[in-house]
Amino acid sequence: MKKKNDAGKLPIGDASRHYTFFENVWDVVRQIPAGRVTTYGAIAEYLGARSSARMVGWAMNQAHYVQPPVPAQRVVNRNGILSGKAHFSTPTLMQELLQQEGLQVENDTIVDFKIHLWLPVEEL
DNA sequence: AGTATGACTCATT
DNA sequence: AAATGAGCCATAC
Repeated sequence: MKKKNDAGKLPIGDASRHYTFFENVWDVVRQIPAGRVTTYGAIAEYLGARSSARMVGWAMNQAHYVQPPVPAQRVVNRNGILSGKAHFSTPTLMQELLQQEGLQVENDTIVDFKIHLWLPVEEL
């Protein structure tokens, strides 16, 4: 009974239906250690499609609705910029979360980003 | 059902 | 070095 189009605006609370790709993304993100960060491209690459970085972004968009929670603040773009901060409840939340984990953030960019970079393709 | 868009990235200009 | 085009593919309208 999952009509393909039911839900219309399905609050994704039901996300557990068959979002294989998305679930893989969330699974990887949840394994990022606190105080470390990774990129959309790195996740996409680990999942076998580097060029699908945009899909990782979409997955993160839905990450707010899934369980267990996904530490979305640990995913930034390849420059270490907090490109997704606008999607948090407040414009500064993403930065604050990262700072709580011991990272330095200046001008929406992670300081020494490369040093804290965590690559699933290498670590996982 | 077709078009537009996006929390991206890379190559080319 | 900055701007542009292209690939990617699921959602939204």
